[in-house]
Amino acid sequence: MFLSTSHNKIDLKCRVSIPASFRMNLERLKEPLILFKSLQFPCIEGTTLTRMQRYINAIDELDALSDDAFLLRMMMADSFEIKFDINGRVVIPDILMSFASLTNKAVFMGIGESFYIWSPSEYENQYNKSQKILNEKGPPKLILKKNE
Amino acid sequence: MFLSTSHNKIDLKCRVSIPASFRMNLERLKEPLILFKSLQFPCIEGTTLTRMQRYINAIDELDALSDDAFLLRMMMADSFEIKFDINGRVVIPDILMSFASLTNKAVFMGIGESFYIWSPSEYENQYNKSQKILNEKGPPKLILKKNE
DNA sequence: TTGACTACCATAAAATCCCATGTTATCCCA
DNA sequence: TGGGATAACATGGGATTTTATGGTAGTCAA
Repeated sequence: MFLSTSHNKIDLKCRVSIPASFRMNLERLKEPLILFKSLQFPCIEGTTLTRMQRYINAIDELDALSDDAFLLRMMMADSFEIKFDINGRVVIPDILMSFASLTNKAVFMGIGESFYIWSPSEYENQYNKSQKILNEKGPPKLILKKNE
Repeated sequence: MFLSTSHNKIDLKCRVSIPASFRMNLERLKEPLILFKSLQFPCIEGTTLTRMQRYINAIDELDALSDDAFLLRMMMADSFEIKFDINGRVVIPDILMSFASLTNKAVFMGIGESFYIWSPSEYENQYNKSQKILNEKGPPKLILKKNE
């Protein structure tokens, strides 16, 4: 599971350390890391290859001419399998750097099955937005299921 | 798995480098590369021989005398098994060059089981189209599903 | 013999690997 | 519980390898 938030530096080669806990999660699962453009936010989403594989398999199940299939294909095109260097760093592809408006700092935000990489300013925007919703509408109703 | 997008140059001999990650995918699978006319778009589709076989089998499922079967056979007739040179380049057949309106640049777009080769301007069209659909209709429903 | 195709060589640019270092977190014992 | 020792982590920089791409020589067929 990807949990917690941390701020890391992006160097001139677009390298950034993935938080150790995220790396350990991937190692434990023996999963390669995939980075891709979030479909909902101006940020990068990180997840496992297996999870990405499920999207790919789903394409064949859909009507090949449908909008959904089209969007999923475009999503694959903006996905990258990422390798770690010996110190646990990755290089963020240019396409993703500019999509998420990243320059020299990245905010890593674990959200369970995957994680987001935000630019600090966008992260702040989203954070403020969430606080505002919380103040106006109160906490969301949650129904917790037991683990099977 | 074919993922990510990259822009490569096509030289005067119609040679072009296949992105290294795509080549490695083919090598890992020990699969030859097949290039053919996309059935949906004005672009070239690249895939493995095994997957091409599945397309062909699908044609056999259709009414052999139908217009659909006829069209599919005509498209499949312009399929080529492609060899790499020592540097990972291929020669794009003339028929495919003109079908996809390729001149001196190619955009390689990985979509999981296969990949597309676009002319830069057509690629841009498709990308813009996808952004428009995304804005109007939101992300594909599938994305919102939880892993089991 | 010419033209097209193929195989191979050369090179610049880019990506990757790995060592070094300061900083933070963790451990362990007094 | 405090504080020093130790390990883990984040980050900088340089060496090395890979990649993309231009070019040339050899081969085969018309």
